[in-house]
Amino acid sequence: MSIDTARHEEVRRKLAAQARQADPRVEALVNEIIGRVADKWTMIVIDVLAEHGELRFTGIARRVPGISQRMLTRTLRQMEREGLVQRTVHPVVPPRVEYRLTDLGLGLGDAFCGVWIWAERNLEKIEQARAEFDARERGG
Amino acid sequence: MSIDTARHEEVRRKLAAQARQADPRVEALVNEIIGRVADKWTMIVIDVLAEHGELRFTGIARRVPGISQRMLTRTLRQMEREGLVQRTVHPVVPPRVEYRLTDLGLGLGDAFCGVWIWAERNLEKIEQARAEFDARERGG
DNA sequence: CGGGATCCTTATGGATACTG
DNA sequence: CAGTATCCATAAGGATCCCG
Repeated sequence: MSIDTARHEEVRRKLAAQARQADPRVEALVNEIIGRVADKWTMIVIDVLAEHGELRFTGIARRVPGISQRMLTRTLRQMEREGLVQRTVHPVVPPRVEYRLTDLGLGLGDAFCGVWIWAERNLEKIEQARAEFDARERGG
Repeated sequence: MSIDTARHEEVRRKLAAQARQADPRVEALVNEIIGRVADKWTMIVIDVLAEHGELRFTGIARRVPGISQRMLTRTLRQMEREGLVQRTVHPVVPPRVEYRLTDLGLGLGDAFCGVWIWAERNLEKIEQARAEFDARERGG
């Protein structure tokens, strides 16, 4: 193990210990949050809202290709429930509903930046690992 | 908006732009990775392996309460396929199989530390937001 | 326009039994 | 010990229709 790797791991241990510190509620919340964020749409919605600041329902739908309006509604409701987005209804006809990230939602986006950067940096390693694994499986 | 919030957002935008930069493959990979990590067990397994360095199948199972052996097998196989863990089979009886995180897996754990810290810091805000939302819903 | 309600298909995951 | 194989319950998610 290189010195770099050793230091890397030391830092990681500290961070992990700090984050987990004997609080099962945090563990549960992290799992919920990750579960939510990983529900395939939430992260994308956070991303879109972070980029554009404030959008209407249809505006979000247009920028999240493939999402059904049912899923968009549900996603936004859950995000609203957890305080990640603020939903503003303008009482006009036709209805006008604006969504924007709260500071909490923005913060969650920030927190996931590390994951994005990691993914970008390790994209090829993962694809290579997959290819090697699949080759091994087919071979033996 | 406070100066702090403004700077915060500026940083965030830069990071997001850097992470996403016109590469749809990264976007797809992030979704896959988040999806994987969010599959309820992967993150916990990463955590356990990061803490203990190297463990056998049963050792992991013991430290991940509630996981079925089916799910543990599947989780470890997928992690292996993506190069997150290394699986070492010692040809003895009874079989002895050791699992440990690769540098890639360790890095992914690091990347998610930000999310853990965020969750820890915002635990109460989220619970409060949920309570308020639910109260609003029930009320009208 | 911004949803709610319903139906239906698929994916996920637990329990259990068996094996080299 | 470290899995594999099978079965089954539930949940996620898409398609569609309807409404204020």
